[in-house]
Amino acid sequence: MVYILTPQAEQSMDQQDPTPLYQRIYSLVRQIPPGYVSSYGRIGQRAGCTARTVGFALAALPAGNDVPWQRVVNRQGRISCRDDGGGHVLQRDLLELEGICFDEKEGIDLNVYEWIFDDSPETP
DNA sequence: TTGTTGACTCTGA
DNA sequence: CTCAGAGCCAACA
Repeated sequence: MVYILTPQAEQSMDQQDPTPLYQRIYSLVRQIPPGYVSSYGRIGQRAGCTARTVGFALAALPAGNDVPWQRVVNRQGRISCRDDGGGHVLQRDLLELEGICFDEKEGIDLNVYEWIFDDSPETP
């Protein structure tokens, strides 16, 4: 089932980085303002991991977290279903409340709503 | 240590 | 546009 990863568990890990990977992912997701969305791959590129890792990190989010996980969608601008059952429906509802319009196919126009982080990795 | 799974992404048909 | 397969990284048994 859902593995709750508490900050304490992350501290127990033996990582050299001051900020755990999950912490960085959560921080990036928090940077997404209301009315905007981001994709797993975009966040993964920022956190230094792949999209699958981002999804795994969000899946480990505990209840009552400060991370707007609903603003994270796949590359196609669509919501992925999880074991939650009606989670994707709730996610769509929350996004609509933030002012995001869905297409008839329940798709989001990333060209309009995708949030772009400040610094870019390709800025030598 | 290996093998399996996952809220993904890309390419081809 | 939709479907299927392969690749990818991280965590768990």
